[in-house]
Amino acid sequence: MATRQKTGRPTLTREDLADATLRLLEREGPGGLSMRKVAAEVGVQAASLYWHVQNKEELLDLASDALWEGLEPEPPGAVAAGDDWRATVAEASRRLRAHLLAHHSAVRVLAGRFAPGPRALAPMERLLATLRGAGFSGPDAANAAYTLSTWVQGFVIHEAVPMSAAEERGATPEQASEEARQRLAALPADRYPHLVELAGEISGPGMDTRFEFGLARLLDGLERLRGTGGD
Amino acid sequence: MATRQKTGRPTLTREDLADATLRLLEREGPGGLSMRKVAAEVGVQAASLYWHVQNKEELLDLASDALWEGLEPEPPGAVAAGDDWRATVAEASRRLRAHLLAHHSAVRVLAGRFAPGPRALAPMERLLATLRGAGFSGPDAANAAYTLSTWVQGFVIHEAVPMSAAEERGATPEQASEEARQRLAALPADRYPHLVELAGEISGPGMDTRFEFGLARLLDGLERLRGTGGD
DNA sequence: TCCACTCCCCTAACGACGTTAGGCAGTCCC
DNA sequence: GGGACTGCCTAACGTCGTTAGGGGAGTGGA
Repeated sequence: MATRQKTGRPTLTREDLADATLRLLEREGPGGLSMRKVAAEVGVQAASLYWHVQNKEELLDLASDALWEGLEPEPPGAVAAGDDWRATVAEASRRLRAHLLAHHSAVRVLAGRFAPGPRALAPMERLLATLRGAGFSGPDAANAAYTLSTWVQGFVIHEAVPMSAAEERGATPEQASEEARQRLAALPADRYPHLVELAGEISGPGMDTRFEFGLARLLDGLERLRGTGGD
Repeated sequence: MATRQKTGRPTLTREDLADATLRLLEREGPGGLSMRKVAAEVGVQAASLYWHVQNKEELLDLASDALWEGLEPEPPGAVAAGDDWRATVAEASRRLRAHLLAHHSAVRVLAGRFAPGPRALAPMERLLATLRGAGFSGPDAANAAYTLSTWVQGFVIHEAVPMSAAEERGATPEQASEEARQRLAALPADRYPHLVELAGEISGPGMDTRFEFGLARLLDGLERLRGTGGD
C-alpha cells in the first residue's frame, strides 16, 4: 500500500476527495460543485475520481461525513457528575453550531444527507458519555442525544439558508434579516396578526439569543426527566 | 389575464410547476429531477419553463414552499388556555412530522432551502396564536415556535435520509434500521463503549417513541418557563 | 375588420455536466 | 525479467441547464 512517491505526488485518498469537495463548496458556494472541479482541486482529471469513488452521490456522502472533522471536543471536565452536565452539554451544542455554521454553504448542500457516518460517531459517543455520567438511563441518554443533535442541525440549517443566500448577493446578514423583518411586517395584519406583531422577534438578527433559548428549554426538559428518575 | 381556454389547456402557473416538481421528486426520488422532466410533467417543453421561472434554483425554492401545502391545521379547540396548549402544540408537531415524512424524498432535496416562504406562514401563525394564548410573552412565543419547528424539521431530515435510501435499494425500513444497528454494534467497544452498548436504542425502529421523547422534553422546558413567568 | 401588441409556447443550439470505455505508464511480487 | 495491479490518462456518450429567436393565438384600439 505504498504511495507512489516517484511521481512527486502521493496517491489520492477518499478523504482527500471529501476534503476537496468541502473546500470547493465553501469557496464557490452551493451549485459551484462538479466532478470536474473537484478533480481539478486535487490536480487530476474528472474520470480519475471514479477510481476512488463510485459516483457523485458517494462523493457527497463522503463530504457529508467529513463535515464532522475538526469539531473540537469540549474541554475536559466532561463526563461531569452533578449539575455540570448541563454546562458540558450546552458547550458541546454551541461548538457544534459554530462548527456547522463555519461550513454553512456545505451544510445547505449536504443537509439532505445528514447521517451518522464514521466521523460523526466520536462527538456522539462523547455526548452519550456525558449524559450517562449525569445519571440518565441508557434509553434516555440515547433519546436525549438524538433530540439535541437533530435540533442543533435543524437550527443551523435554518440559519444557513439566508446566510449563504445573502452572501451570494453580497449583502450583510443584517441587511438580510432586516429585509425578512420587513416582509413579515408587510403581511396582512388581519390574517397574520401574530406574525406581524412579532416580526422583529422572528426575523431579528438575534440568532445567538434564540439558540440559547432553545438550548435552555431542552436542558430544562431533560433535567426534569432526570429529577423524576426517568425510566 | 384571461386563460387561454380555446387551446384546451389553461395556461400554467408557478404553483403548477411547484406541484409538478414535488410530484416528480416523490415519484422518481431525489436525483430524478430535471427541467426537462418537470416540463414533460406539465405537458410542455423545457425552455417554456423559463417564461414562468428564472432558473432551476427558483423552481426548487417554489417547490420548497409548496411542501407546506396540505398541512392540515390541528382540530379546533386550539388557542386553548390553561394546560391544553400542550396537547395543541404536541398535535401540531405530530402533524408537521407526518406531513413532511409523507414527502421524505422531497425533504431530502429541499432541506437546504427550508425558509419561511408564504405557505409556511399559516402554520407558524397558528402556532404563535396557541403559544400566546397559553400566556407566553411575545418574544418567548417567537423563540418557542422557532425552536419547535426547527427541531421537528431536523428530526424529519434525519428520518428521511435512511428512509429514502432504503426505498431506493428496495429494502424495508426495518431492514435498514437493523443494518444500522449492526454497524453500531460492530464498532470497537473500547473506543465507542456507549454507542456499542446503546446500538439498539440509537438505531432502533422506534422513531415514534423518540419523537415523543423529544417533544415531551421540549414541552416540559417550555412549561417551566411559563410557570416562572417567563420573559 | 384589420393591425399592433402581449402572452405563452415552440425549435434549435451551446457549453458544461456525470459517467463509461479503453489505454498506458509506473510499481510490486515472483 | 515478466506478469499483475494500481492509479491515472484521453476520448466520447447522452443528458443537463439555459439562451436566442420565432410563431401562433388571444386582446384592445382604430
